[in-house]
Amino acid sequence: MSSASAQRLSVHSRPTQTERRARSRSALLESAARGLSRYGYGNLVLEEVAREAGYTRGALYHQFKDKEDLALAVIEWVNENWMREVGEPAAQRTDPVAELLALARGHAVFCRRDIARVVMALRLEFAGQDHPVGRETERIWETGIKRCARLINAGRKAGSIPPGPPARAVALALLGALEGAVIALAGHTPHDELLAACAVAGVLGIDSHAEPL
Amino acid sequence: MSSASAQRLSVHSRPTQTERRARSRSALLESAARGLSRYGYGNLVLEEVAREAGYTRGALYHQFKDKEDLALAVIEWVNENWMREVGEPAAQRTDPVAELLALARGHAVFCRRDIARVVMALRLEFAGQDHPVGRETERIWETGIKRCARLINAGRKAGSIPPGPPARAVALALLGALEGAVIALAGHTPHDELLAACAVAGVLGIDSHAEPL
DNA sequence: TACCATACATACGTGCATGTATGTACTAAT
DNA sequence: ATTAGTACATACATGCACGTATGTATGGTA
Repeated sequence: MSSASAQRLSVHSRPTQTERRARSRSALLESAARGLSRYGYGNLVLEEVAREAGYTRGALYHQFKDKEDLALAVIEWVNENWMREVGEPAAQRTDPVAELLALARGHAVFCRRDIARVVMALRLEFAGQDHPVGRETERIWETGIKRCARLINAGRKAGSIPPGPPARAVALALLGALEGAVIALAGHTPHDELLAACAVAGVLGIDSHAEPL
Repeated sequence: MSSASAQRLSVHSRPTQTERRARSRSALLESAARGLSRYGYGNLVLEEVAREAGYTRGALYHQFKDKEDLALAVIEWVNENWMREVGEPAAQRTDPVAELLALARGHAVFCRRDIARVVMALRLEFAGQDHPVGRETERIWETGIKRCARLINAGRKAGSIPPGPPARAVALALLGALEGAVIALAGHTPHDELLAACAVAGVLGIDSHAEPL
C-alpha cells in the first residue's frame, strides 16, 4: 500500500488494486444514486444496483457494510458534488438575493442528472422516523434551511427582500418549492432554470425580472 | 339489504351491517392514507394500517382485494376530497389568476391534514414505472397540469399573466413548487397559505401583492 | 328459535430481499 | 514460484410482509 507500484496511476499497465477498488466503488455509488433517486430506499433492490454497475451483490457487500452504509455513502457523495457545483459557486455572490437565485438556478442545472431526487425522496421517505439515513438527509436539509434563512435575514436588513413571515418559514418554502419545481420539470431543459428562479423569487416576494444571469 | 331495517340510519339502535362496513372502511381508508403519506406504498405495512384503525389485516382483506386495491381506493378518496374542498371552490373564480391563487391557498389548507403527501409521495415512488397505482397518480397529476395550463393560457390572453415558457412547463413548475412548498411547510400553519400563493405567483411571473383574500 | 350471511380474527403458506459464509480469480510481495 | 491478501462471485440462511384459508362472532331473516 505504501510501495511505489501501489501509488502509481497505471497509464495503462494493469490496474492496481486500489485503483480497481476505487473504480468499482464509483460505479456502485453512481448506480445506487440513480436507484435511490428512482425507487427510494425501501424499494431499492441491491442486486439491481450491482447489476447496473456491472457487478454482483458480492462486490457491494465487499465495499459497503450493508444497505444503510451504502445509502449514507451515496448521500455524502451527492452532497459533496452539490456543494462543489452549486453551493460554493453561489457563495461567491455578495448580494444575498443574487446568491439565493444562483442557488436556484444552480440546483436546477444540477438536477438535470438523474441524481436529482435522491435527497428529496429520502427526506420524504424517512420524515418523522428515527433512521440513520433519515437523520443524515435531515441534517443536510437543515443546513440548507439555515443557509437560506441567514441570506433572507441579510437581504431584509439590506432592504432587497421585503418583510414577511419568519425567515425560517420562508426558507422552508423556498427550498421546498425549489425542489418540487425542479423535480416536476425534469427533462424540460431550457426552462427549468428560469422557472426555478421565478419560484424562489416569488417566495421571497421580489421581482424576478430584476436579476440577470 | 333491501329491507327497511337495513336502510334505516340507526339513531342509536345497534349498528346495521352496511353501516358497520362503512365505518370500518372509512377508518381503514383514513389510516391507509396517513400511512401512504408517511411511508409511501412499498414501505407501508398493512398490519400497522389495520392496527391504527383498530382492526386486523383480516378486516382489510375483507374490504379490499389487496394492497394495490387499497392504495387505489385511498387515491380516489383523497382526490374526491381535494376536488370538493379545493378544486371546485377555486373554479368559482372568474379570473384565471385568481383561480390559480385560490388553488394554491386551498391546497395549502387542505394539506394541513397529514394526508398531504399522498399524491406527491406516490408520484415520486412510481415515476417511470408501469404500476397501476403509478398510472392513477399520474392521471390525477396530469389532470391538474392540464387545468393549470389552460388557466395560464387564458390569463396570458387576458394580459394578467406575462408571456414566458410554454404553458405546460409553467404549469409543471407551478404544481411542483406548490406541492414542494406545502410539504416543506407542514405544521407552519399561519404562513403556509401565503407562502404557497407567493411561490405560485412567482412562477407565473406576477406580483403576488396584487391579489387579496 | 333456527338458519344464513356478513364482518372480522387467527393461522398458515409463500416469495423476495437482505445479510453471511464460502469459494475463486487476480494482484503483490518475498 | 510460492504465498498472502484483496476483489469479487456463488451459495446458503433468515426474516418480514403479503396473500389465503379457516375459524368465530355478530347482524339479518324466516
